[in-house]
Amino acid sequence: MVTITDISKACGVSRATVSKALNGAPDIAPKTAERIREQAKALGYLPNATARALKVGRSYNIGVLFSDTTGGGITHEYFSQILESVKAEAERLGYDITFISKDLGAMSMDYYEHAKYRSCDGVVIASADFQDPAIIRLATSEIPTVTLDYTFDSRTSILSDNVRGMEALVRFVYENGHRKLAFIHGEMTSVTQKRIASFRKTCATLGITVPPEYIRPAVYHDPRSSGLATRALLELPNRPTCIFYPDDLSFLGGMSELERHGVTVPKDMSVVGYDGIPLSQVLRPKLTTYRQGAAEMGTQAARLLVEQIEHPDTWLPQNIMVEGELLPGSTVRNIG
Amino acid sequence: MVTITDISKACGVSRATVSKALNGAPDIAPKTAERIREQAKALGYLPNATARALKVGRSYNIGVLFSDTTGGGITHEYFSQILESVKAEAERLGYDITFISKDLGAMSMDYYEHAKYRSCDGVVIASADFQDPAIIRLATSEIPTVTLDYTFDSRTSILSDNVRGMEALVRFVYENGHRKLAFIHGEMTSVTQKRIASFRKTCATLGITVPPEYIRPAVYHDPRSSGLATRALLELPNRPTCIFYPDDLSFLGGMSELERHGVTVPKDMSVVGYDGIPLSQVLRPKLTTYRQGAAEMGTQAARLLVEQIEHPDTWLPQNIMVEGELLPGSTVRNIG
DNA sequence: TTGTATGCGTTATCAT
DNA sequence: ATGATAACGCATACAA
Repeated sequence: MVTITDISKACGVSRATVSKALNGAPDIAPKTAERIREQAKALGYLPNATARALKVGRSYNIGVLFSDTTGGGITHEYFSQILESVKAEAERLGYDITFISKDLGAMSMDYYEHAKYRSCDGVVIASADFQDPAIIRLATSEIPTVTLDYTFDSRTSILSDNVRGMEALVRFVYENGHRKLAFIHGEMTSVTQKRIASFRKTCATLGITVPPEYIRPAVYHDPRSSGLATRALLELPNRPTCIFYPDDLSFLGGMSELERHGVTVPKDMSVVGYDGIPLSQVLRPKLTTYRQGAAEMGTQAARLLVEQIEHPDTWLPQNIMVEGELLPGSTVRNIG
Repeated sequence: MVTITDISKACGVSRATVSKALNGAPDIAPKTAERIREQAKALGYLPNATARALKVGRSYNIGVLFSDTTGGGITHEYFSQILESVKAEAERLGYDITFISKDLGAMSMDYYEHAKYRSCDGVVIASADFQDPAIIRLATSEIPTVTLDYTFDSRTSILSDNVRGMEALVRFVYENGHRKLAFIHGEMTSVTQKRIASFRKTCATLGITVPPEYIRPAVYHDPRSSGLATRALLELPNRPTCIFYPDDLSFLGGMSELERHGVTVPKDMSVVGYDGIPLSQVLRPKLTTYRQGAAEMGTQAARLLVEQIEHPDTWLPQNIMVEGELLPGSTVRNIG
């Protein structure tokens, strides 16, 4: 490994001079700086991020937290889109990304400890159980954080507009003549609560009554559980005309169940998903759904986190709402 | 931040003693060690991975490389499964994961330089263009690496069994009476070459003639291009009875095109995919495909990399083949 | 404009 | 069994 010491020897200057020259300090003679840079390149010098981090107290490394307890693992396309955009933006800004987890090898650490252990300058909490004390500890610590789809008090967050997303879907379905709307929802997270509330409120506004048996629990990203919920809905004496699924993938579970009962989409039953992942638009029939701006959420999360890291003194927590868009698809039949 | 110095003061011992006690050195009095550990916990001490790395020359950090040029990005479910299992196994073994990329912020680094810059103990090259000089530089450097689905000379690799996978699919289709098999393949990577060769060879073995126009190029993970290829096949005077798609997702593009032509799967046309991602099994009709052992591949990659890192002297490069399994699905009709 | 000295937190060597 | 000291590679305050 070639270090600044090697360069200093090769150039006949001190290590301090080399360090300054390489970092573009203003008090180095241009000729000297040039000579040093040339030597550095010639010798194949690479800065050592570890040593630098130890010295300056900044690692230029940000943690990303995906606890896959609630179907929020990396394999969920919504989250992998977020991960990809967080990564891209962080790298653009000169930061690397490290996963934060519990229990690294033999040591038992919680998330906060892991982030400290790796000297992360900040952490993006992308998917987590926000009731978990370990998450709360991290999110309320002195480490800069940005949470996605959840806001801790006086903390920065990036929020998908679940309320408007659900409202847009309900209105779209309503405009297509539907009055009997059923909603299969995921686990009871705050996101789920917002969606249910918005579903209920929009229905009420539009004068639609939602019988309790039209609201059914399932599990995000789990086609099987949505299939079961679908079956329950089909067995109702008074069937809905449209089913809302927790997410795009779960819709596939419902689809199978509908087929099994001889129910065709959208002829006999209309359906909508949620997320608007690319998959939803290559399915046939093309799914009616609401696209969450996953890529933009990731980009913003990285951007705001870095801003917070680099300007901690003037930082004001922000809660940014990222809008999505309705993807009309063709799984909602006009029964007006 | 509480350091070993703080502990040493609190305990009235030297920093060296604290370090030894915390690392379970044998030459510390049990009572002293106990006292030190208690103080460490009481003070909320956390080891500093950065300082440790600088001192011992090991970062306990491994790089993961996904260059998404060939549709191998993280959002591809096959790769996200690999990423997830690499991550899980690495963490189990006490290693963190950092993404390796080109061009971090203002600095322009290639992959090798990035890995050195972060002092990665090793790198898993999960998805890349293996002709890229930057990839070759990394993979042939002194840094321990494990590549997936490609073998560099005298290097460790984890390989999905593309030859047998393709053979299994062809035989399955053959046994269902098909003799006119078309193959839409992805970009010309070494994986693709293996699949094409195996497709051709198995067909030859079975006495099937494959006209040149039955082999069509497309792009991995891109339903649109597979749709176009499908259309070309449908316009042939002598249509195939079964179409092989580059991957499971691409099949969806073909499906749309088939529908548009009034061709029903599997009644009028049989199809098979490749990958066997979870999605393929929740689609209706359930896709006939070959499941690559993505999770096992990731686990093995992490395991072998760590072994190589920790026992560099006794290390022998290995090329491990991970078997998959045929998922029969229901998109191949028996026309025997 | 350049160099000297110091320390970031840790571990390893060698005394004691 | 414990401690003093040096070193990992780098950046910075301050001296020259």
